[in-house]
Amino acid sequence: MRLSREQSREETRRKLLASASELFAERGVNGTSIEQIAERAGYTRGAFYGNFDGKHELVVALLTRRTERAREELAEMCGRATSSEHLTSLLHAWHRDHAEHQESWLALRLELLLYALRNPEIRPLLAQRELFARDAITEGVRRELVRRDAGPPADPKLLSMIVHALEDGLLVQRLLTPDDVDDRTATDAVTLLLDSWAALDTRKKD
Amino acid sequence: MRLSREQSREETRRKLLASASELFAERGVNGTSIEQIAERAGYTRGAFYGNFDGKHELVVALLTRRTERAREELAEMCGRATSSEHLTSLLHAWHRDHAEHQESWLALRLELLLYALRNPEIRPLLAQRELFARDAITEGVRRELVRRDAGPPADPKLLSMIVHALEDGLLVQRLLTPDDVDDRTATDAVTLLLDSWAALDTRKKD
DNA sequence: ACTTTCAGATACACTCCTGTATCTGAGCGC
DNA sequence: GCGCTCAGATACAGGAGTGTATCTGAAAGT
Repeated sequence: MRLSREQSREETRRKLLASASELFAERGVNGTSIEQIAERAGYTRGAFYGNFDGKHELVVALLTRRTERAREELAEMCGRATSSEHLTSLLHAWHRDHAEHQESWLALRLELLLYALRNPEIRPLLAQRELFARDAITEGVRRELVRRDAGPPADPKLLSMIVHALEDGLLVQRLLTPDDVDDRTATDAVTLLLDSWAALDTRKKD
Repeated sequence: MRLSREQSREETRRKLLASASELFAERGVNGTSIEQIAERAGYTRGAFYGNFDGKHELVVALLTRRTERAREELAEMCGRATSSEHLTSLLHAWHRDHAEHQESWLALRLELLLYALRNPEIRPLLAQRELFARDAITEGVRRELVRRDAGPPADPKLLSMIVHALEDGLLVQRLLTPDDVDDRTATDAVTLLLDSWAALDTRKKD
């Protein structure tokens, strides 16, 4: 099967981006040369510079694609879920997918975070991804609280941000002390938060 | 005041380490050359190689020093605190100190995390620091729960790990969406967790 | 089928980094 | 004070990465 010219162009960009995310996870953004990226994708440096202005534009493209992908996946999950349990199980499956490649996934996340830390202009791009994740959590939490007859949370954005931060922080702790964190720890901790939040809401209503 | 030879040697290592941690935070471990480290410390590359075998040994030394420092500071705080409030306020002050240089502190932490991610043999060194931090939290939480007449927590290690993970995760969320996280968010979230934990313990006892 | 076009390859000139090998001069013992 | 020692400086050889300028060959258009 032959590819048309513009199909081929898209294909090249796609391969280069895939190769770059692998290498960024393995060796870091700064530790990866353009040559290595091109080589793993099956091209030469010339092809790279024909498709990207340089490493910076590549990172921005990578970030954009990741954000867009997360948006689609999460929105699709929220739409597909028929019940609270279904949605939470979907969200957990999503997390578990990441957990499979755990270390390299965490590595890429940290690399991109550091990149955003040093290039403030692209922070909104990364922040957007967090917001999508939090939104999905908001939806899951909302349904869960309703199921418990606890009513909708008082401040859903804040709660989902906290839940998200907790899950994220646990990934790091798991890397450093794997014995202290297992798959259940995250769900247990989140349940704990929800219990407390529900109680708080009840109290407020009184 | 003249320095003796071995004083001078220690001094040089100290300056190089300080210079390195600044530069690692600014540009990353991979993005910093030995020359830049030596230069900022006021030396040349020759001096660096006289004191360290290479970048790897430098990072290990840096990690060791940081861990040791955290241990001392935290232990000293636990010993000095006279009450639950005192200890929690001390712990918060400690965190606030970091928050002042926030971004560069977070950058260095993430850099070292990534370094440990790619060099598994040094993970225990970084993990040790986390354990010290968690221990301090354990102590604070224990006193707080006692003060509330809630009795000691059922699983203090787990709770402090969760609290620590939450605080850590909030730092990242704060970087990306500063408007959603302020100084109080962390304390509020932790209070929430403690409430819930205390309730859980009470329930277990019934 | 001849030409145009453009994706990707090749080649080059340049900068930066590394690690070692050698030099220098200030502290210290005698 | 004289010479030894060692911290730190200087010099060098080599490797790797960057970005651009130029080349090539296969689609696409007529």
